[in-house]
Amino acid sequence: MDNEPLINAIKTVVDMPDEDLSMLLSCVTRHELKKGQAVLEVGQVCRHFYFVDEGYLRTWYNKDGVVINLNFTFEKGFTSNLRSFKSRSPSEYTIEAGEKAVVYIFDWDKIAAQHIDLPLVALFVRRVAVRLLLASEEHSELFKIYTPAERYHFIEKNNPRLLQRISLSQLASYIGVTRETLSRIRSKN
Amino acid sequence: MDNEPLINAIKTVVDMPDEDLSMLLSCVTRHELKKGQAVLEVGQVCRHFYFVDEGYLRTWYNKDGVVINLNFTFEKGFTSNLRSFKSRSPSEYTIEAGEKAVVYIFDWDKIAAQHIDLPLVALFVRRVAVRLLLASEEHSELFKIYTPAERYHFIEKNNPRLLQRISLSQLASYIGVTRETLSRIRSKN
DNA sequence: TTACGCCTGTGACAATAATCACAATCGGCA
DNA sequence: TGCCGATTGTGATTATTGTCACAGGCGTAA
Repeated sequence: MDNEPLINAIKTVVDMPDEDLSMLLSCVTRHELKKGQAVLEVGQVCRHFYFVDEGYLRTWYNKDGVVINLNFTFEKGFTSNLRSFKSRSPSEYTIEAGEKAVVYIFDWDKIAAQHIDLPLVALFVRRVAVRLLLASEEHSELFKIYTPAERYHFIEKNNPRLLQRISLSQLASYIGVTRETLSRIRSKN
Repeated sequence: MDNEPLINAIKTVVDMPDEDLSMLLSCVTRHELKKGQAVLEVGQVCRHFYFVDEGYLRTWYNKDGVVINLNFTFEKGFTSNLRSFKSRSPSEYTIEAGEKAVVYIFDWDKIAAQHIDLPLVALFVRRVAVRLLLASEEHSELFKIYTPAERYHFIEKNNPRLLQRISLSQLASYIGVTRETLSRIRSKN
């Protein structure tokens, strides 16, 4: 496997020597996804985590027939469903490509079975997990602390990529409002 | 130190032999708290995690003069501010006794310095951290997915202890509504 | 017992967001 | 170029929640 972005991202989390790196990479596979193609479906137990090389992954939830977006992961980002993985319970979320995408899939069980004795690999996996949880917590504090308009402006300021890449309709449920309300928030500068 | 609930709680997380346990317990201190007494103040960097033996701990922050409750931790529960700890940044939250309480305080840095070579102690600490993050994520998803009334009924079903121990006024901000709205939700069965 | 503080319930009204309906715009693609 | 479907903007109306005000209940302490 020869992928600079992936290797750079791993080394940013834990700067490991090539021997450890190649062991880790033996548990990773590359996948090209079409828009809408899922890496994790509702009802499956999550056994992987995902690195986005191109495109983006969208985590969403179906509430009474209405799609609610919980997360968007862009290039150089990791994502997963940690709760499903940790508790070995069926995922309530789907994780799928929001557009044509290239992702690397890390096999968590395979890493645990084969390389958990490698301290740097184990550290890498733990750090990714903690980062995912802290990121999820951060997004949720938007909801606890801010009003819908404040949430939009927070994202405008702190995560403008979202506004450039995600359609208003998709963004609305991520912010926790209807698309009409988001349109009106936006029209008021 | 002789405290059954604490030892049982530790062993429920990781069933370790007495040697490891006593090393871990050397980094724990017992504290009796009055109602309102804090274990972590806004602006401090969090260096501990907390086990509740009696009473409960309340995590809250001040938004424009209004108190917003983020968490209640009852007997046999652990809590902390992981973000502050992980990033060594000042806590935005206060963690204090919601009523007269007895808590055990784990010194995270001391454990890391003295006992991180003990695999079971290290495992214990990591598991507690992951559990705290998963619990926090779970509460967050209440906000992302449910309406205020649905949140109340979710708690009614999944965490009725909260309704028994926490006053309506305190619970309201935890659910993300005013106390008047919560009172009306409750009056509609 | 009474007085006081704290908590809860509720009415009236204002503010905010959802819902429904439809028009306008945009971007592929024949 | 012009069509078509998807997306966005916007008005009218309804539903929900917040804000303000005040009454009543409950426990504690003088």
